[in-house]
Amino acid sequence: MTTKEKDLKIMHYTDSPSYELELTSKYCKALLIKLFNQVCSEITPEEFAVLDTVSCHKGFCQRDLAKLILRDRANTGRVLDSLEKKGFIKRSNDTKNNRLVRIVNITPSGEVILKELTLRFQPIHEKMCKIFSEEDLLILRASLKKVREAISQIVDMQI
Amino acid sequence: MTTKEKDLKIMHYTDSPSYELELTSKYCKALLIKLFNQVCSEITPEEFAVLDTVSCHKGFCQRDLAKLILRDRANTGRVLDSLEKKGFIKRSNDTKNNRLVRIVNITPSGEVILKELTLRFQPIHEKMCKIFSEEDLLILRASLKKVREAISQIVDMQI
DNA sequence: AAATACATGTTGCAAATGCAACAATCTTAT
DNA sequence: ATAAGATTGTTGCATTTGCAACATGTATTT
Repeated sequence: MTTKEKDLKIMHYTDSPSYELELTSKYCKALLIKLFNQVCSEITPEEFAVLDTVSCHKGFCQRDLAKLILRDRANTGRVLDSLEKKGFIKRSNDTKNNRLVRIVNITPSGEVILKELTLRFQPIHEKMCKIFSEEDLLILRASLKKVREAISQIVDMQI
Repeated sequence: MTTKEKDLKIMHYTDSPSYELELTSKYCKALLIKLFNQVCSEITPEEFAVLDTVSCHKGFCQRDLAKLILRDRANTGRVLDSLEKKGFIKRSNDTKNNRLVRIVNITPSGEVILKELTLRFQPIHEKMCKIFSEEDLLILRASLKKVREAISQIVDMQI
């Protein structure tokens, strides 16, 4: 009975969890951009996310970083170019599996700006988590992870 | 004790729910694009989402649609240009609050392609929902809505 | 009534992003 | 051993997107 009702229901894409996710993500991005504009920082929000990723994954090559941030190699390289030019990361040639790679590491001045920005955003960040109960937050994160894993099995992110 | 530990924890942006949301949204987008490539459709994924929005909100003007899809007026107008050129929507001049506006409606051929694509995506869509328990799905949607509402109070989406 | 402010939509320009093609290097196959 | 294929990174080009400026028409203020 209930299943029949569910099957009969015409499903609009814009009512789907996927699309809700996309909309919600846009809100998050808008918030991040606003925060950055207020702080008037030396790096863009995208560079900030990449810098944070680099600091969490020392010694990764560009392609592995690209997989983490879900951008293609070209784009990843360009963001790293900018970060290197600003002195927040350094790249060095190395070999991985007998392949030439450029490994990326954060510099001291990169650590400084990352920590400064992270501390600035900490309050909003905590505020954001506090709108959920501890339990709901766990469920939210687990659900997002489930979505990513489910999609991974359908489409392989060609990076 | 536990609260102290939480407060002391350095919070990486890339560990935040916001960033997880962004990543997950990218997966969803990749899936949508893959589905569209397989079907080799006449419209793009973005146009599909806009067409669905138009079909759910009859007689809206462009700016109100822009608010729904979270794009600026310029971009919204361009997507509608394309959809109109393809015959899937029609625009007509009208007045709202004594203001000249262009109201947008879906055409019969727009209904046809929307229904066809929706039916094609129905299976994946259901599969997607089935990875959650009914309860977790409700919590997920409620949480996403909470995020949007919380951000709305901090940053006003200038559209 | 004239001027200022506001709302809606369009155009131009710049930045971001992805895709395809390429270079260089290594591995595998015939 | 030579050819084909795979991996990593870069460059060029096209598309998408947003922001600022503009055009048009309305509301408000002085």
